[in-house]
Amino acid sequence: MCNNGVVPTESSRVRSMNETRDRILDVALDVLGENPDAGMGDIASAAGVVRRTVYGHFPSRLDLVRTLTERAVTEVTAVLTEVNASGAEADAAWVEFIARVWPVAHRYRVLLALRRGEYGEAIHGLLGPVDELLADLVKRGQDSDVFAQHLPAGILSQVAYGVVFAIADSDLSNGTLGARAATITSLLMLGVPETRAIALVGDQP
Amino acid sequence: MCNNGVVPTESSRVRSMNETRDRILDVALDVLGENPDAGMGDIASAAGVVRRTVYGHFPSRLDLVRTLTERAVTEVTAVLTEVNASGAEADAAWVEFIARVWPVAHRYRVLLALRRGEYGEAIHGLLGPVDELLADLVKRGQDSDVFAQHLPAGILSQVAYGVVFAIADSDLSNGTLGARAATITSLLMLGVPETRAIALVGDQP
DNA sequence: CTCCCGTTGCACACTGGTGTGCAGTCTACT
DNA sequence: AGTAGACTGCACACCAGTGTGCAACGGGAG
Repeated sequence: MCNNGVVPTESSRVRSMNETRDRILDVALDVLGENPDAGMGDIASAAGVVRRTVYGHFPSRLDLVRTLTERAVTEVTAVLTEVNASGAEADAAWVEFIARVWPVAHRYRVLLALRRGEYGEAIHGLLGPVDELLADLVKRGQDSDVFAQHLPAGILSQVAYGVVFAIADSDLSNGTLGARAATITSLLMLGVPETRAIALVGDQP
Repeated sequence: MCNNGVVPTESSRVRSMNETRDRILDVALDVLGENPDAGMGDIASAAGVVRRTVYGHFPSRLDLVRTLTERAVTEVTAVLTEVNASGAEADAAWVEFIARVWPVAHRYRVLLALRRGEYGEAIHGLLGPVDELLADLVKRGQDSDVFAQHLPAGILSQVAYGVVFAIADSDLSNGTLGARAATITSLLMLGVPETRAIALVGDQP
């Protein structure tokens, strides 16, 4: 055998299949991002494929959404653990986290809308680990007195990341303005003084 | 004639009709608040009435939502103009605004979810006046240097009131905790220092 | 060349919500 | 007593989306 662990056989076959599968997922993010109520037909058309084919890859609409959510969780978790382990001060870590998670949040902003109504429970369940890591970071900031303690870490982290998603979902999500706005705003609401907040984002524009 | 300007005739008739109409509207807020995708049937049942009757008062689902939105706009505008005219400092005015608008925001939180998808345009149109008044208040605060200027007033006001609605929509919307959280958080993100913010909400708990 | 298999295009049944029509009932006003 | 009108209960047509079945087609793998 000429392979080294991964399946090389059917190379072109399964590769083109995975291509369409990935294309469906990618385009589903765009389409659902514009209209969370878009149907499988809309997604299929946008992916240059027939509705029947989409059902070939994802037996039901829920499967598609679930896969999308799992993707998002994976990406966000990767960034979050890395930032959490960097040993930087909590506020600086937060700035880096937002900067790196911003494109991801923008791409997956649709999950915010999908979070209520029909798929809410499924998405909420998948998002558990992310919530924990987020709360850890905020807790660390509160313990070292760089974040305010007017709210418990669990809630404060939820509100803060809610704001980031809200801005990512709003009109100003394009360009760097959105990222700056989200970073400064979330820092302020975490209790970081304005001067310090602006200094921090100045470092990473 | 025995009336003084308003129609007294058909008193009991139209009154009981308005009662059911108002009851439908009230219960629609509750039902849609729990599930924005609830159908006319669900609303009708919850209102103790038949689906056909709802269509008697509101020819289409859009009419119902529009009426709900108009109600919300009226109530919020009333509070906002009153607070805006009180002549208080902008941050204090903001605190009073949130305190008084909180029950309203909580009741009408469903409009946040309904704002996208199908009715988004209609709702957005109705909300125009509110946005302006809100921006005025924030602008006043920025001009008198009690609010931060890291974002233009139009955007900052949108983000701030978005956060208030987000908290009103979240799990901690019940009790006074939600109101406190929303007030402090929005003050912080408006650039009010933490000590000042806590002092302000201490005045009006 | 032949087979496999992803894809296509069409078919269908099913669900759930919307909006309408109409005859009937009950009740407050005349 | 009679009537207007709000409400009911049932009917219907309509639409949009979901999920499935199946006979082709077409290109890469054996």
